[in-house]
Amino acid sequence: MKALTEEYAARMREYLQPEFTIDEGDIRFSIPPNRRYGDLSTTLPFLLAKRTQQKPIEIGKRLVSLLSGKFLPMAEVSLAGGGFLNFTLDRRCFLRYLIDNIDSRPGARNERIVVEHTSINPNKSAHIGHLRNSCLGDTLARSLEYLGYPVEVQNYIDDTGIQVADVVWGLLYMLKMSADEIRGIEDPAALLWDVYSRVSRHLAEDPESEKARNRVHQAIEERREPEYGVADWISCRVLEDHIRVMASIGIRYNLLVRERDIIELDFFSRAARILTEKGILYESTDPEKRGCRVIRYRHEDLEKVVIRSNGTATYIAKDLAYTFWKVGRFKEDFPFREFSRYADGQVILTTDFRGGREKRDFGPAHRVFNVIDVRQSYLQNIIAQVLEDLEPAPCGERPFVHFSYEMVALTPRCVRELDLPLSPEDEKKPWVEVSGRKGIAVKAADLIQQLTVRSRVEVDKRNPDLSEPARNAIAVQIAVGALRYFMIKFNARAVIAFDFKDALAFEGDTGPYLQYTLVRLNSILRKLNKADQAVSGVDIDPSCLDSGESAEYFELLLQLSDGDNRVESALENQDLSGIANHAFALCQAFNRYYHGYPVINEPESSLRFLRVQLLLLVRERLGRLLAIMGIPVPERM
RNA sequence: GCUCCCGUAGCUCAACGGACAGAGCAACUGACUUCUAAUCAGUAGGCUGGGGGUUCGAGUCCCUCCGGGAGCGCCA
Repeated sequence: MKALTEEYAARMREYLQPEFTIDEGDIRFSIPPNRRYGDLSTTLPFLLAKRTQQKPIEIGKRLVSLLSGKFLPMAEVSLAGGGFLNFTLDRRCFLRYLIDNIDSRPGARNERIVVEHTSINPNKSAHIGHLRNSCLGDTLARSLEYLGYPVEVQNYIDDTGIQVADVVWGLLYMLKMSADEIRGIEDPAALLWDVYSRVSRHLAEDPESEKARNRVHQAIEERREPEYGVADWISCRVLEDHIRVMASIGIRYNLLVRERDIIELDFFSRAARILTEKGILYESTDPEKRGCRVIRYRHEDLEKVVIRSNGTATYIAKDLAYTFWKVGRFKEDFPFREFSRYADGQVILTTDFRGGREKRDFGPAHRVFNVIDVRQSYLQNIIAQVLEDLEPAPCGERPFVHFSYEMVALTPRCVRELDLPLSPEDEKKPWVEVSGRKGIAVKAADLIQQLTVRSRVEVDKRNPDLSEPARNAIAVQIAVGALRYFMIKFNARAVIAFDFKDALAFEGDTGPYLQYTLVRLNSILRKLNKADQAVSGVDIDPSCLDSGESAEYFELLLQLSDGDNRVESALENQDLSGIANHAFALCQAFNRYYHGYPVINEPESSLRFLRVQLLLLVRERLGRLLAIMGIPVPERM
């Protein structure tokens, strides 16, 4: 459909150009709310009316007379609603067009894209807040891949930060464990979940232990034992846990970038040199920032300290260095090595300063997407500004995108259900922010487990004949579908106030609803004769449909043909919920149709044939949407 | 104080500045001897937080007020 509307826009410009000035982006098509207005609509008459100071209806009439008959036999133009220019598609031509192009996908592009997501501090288990990040990031990466871009997914590992130091201090000095004992811990991520919140409370109350923690932090940075070895062991084990949990819901990484390596290779000094040369990084004249090197953030007219008066770098420094490396501003590259492999053999690379021979098979990025929650906007905006200053982008195309989303919070009821402490001031709030530090969160693995158990109950009810492993496999797929759909169905700018009631639902606007739709559809196609599916050489004539069915049939065709547009605009708007909403609407329309019109049991072969064509089209387009969202499709459910 | 985001049905959310504001949940009424009822059909539910403006057209843009959230450190 996108190819079709682009062609129509180009031809309209050609036909109208002698009389009107029309720019490239002026003609945009949408599907009108009601079929009596036509099938594709543009508001061009309104636009031209504004420019020429004429009445929309008059301009519209002129356009119709210029375009009338020019798009036959596929479409005819008309005017409605005071100035909408509408195209009515010929049912037969449109169906043929869709069937002939059923396999066509967006073409390959050259622009390399790096998507950074997940980036969890490797000092405790992942929680629901992290799941939102990873589900959005993974769906973003899949969308970009679908649209033809080469994509590399990076996961940033802050293995030398204060958060890792917190738990290292906790294990070595609060719990007084030896390095060997620590290496014997069976499930470090889960154990550290509690250790981390205990340490946080302890440090808040006792300034002396905070100093001790700072000494641990320094020891890690200077690679002294036992702190460094313990920190390294912990961050690797916890990272492995995160990777395992994410893999269980279909989320993968190509490259792990470790902060340790950025520090070891001194990438920040290189970045600082470039920034100083360009005058972006400079010494502040503000008496309060005497001796500090700063970057001016113009939007709020602030100076952000990047290098402290004592010469050390602040938090934003490593982000700048990392970003510079992503877009290829350094001659030097990281050494890489294999970190691990997924079950099917796909390699996860990691940076490693100690050297390694691996060369990574991906060049510097043309565009960078950082999937980071909205609370980091301030720093991310500064980085975006710096990159723009270094290399002004051609209009509109930003090389650096902060793919921002709101946090996940818990409803007070949910906090009580989890038996977590709730302070009096939190009690009054509409929601409570999740916090690994405070231990107020739902662990990702626990949520996945709960979803699996619940879906298993439903699977068992419906499929008593299947083996236990088969039922379990289906339950897992449904749990993944429910979770991933839940995480992207909301507008990225909205806070998700998490509640088990909504998250554990399998009916209505949920992932399992989409899965169920496709499962049933596949089941029909499996049971059909091969002859019913053949297309080539057969005349397709939808005129045998009665008017009620015809209306629903073409409603579905229009809807399913709009998928690629929806994926593209989801990226433009930086809001992936549009993909979920579109898939849901398509399923609703299909289920309604399915209920009213039999396929296998339809005795009239021409009718049966047309309905099968619709199933094939829906399967193809809906299948793509589910793949983009990472929602698996079970054989049965 | 400054910057950004949000306010739509009882609840959770949709609606590139476009045609009559739509779904899901909850409630109520129906449809399984049927291609899978994790489904479908129907009923009920709205001054899109208030007030101004811009426009052929505003839930959407601008101003203002009210209510909620986040960010603004020589922390990370």
